[in-house]
Amino acid sequence: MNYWLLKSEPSTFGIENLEQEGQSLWDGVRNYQARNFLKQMQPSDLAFFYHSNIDIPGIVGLARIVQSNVIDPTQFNPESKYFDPRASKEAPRWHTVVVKFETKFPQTLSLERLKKLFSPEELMLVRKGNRLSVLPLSLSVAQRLVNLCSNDA
DNA sequence: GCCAACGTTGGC
DNA sequence: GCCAACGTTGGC
Repeated sequence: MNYWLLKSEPSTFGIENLEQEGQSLWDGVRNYQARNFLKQMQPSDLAFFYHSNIDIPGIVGLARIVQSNVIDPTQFNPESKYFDPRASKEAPRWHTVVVKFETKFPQTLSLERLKKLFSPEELMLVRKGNRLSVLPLSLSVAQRLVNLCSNDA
């Protein structure tokens, strides 16, 4: 099993949305590095859900990958803001995953704390200038995160 | 709202 | 293949 971190702006799609919907297609990723990580995901992988562009950015919950290598349909939809005119059904450019709600933590594990607890080497998220919305976590980092989040309860 | 950091585009 | 211009991300 592998561990990941998925960023989302709660004004667009937050952990509450995932909780309500139960599961969701993780659509709209339009960055090749992020897409390549999405492609590596396997069902049963665990993803930490991160809220960005909010008062207190940080990890707010957990999601489970339930389906991987799913073609992102928004690339074909001219009405979508994720429309990609260079994509075709024969040659799709964007693949993603379906995730299901797992847990919402009682409080946010803030970016501020994450910066104190993890080095930039072990956690890409706290690297300066990091903008990647999908990133891998090592087993040891994932375990420490799980402990931190449950101790916070 | 600002702006640093980064990614993408496209002319050459 | 280079790189300037532009667009986007996301913390602050």
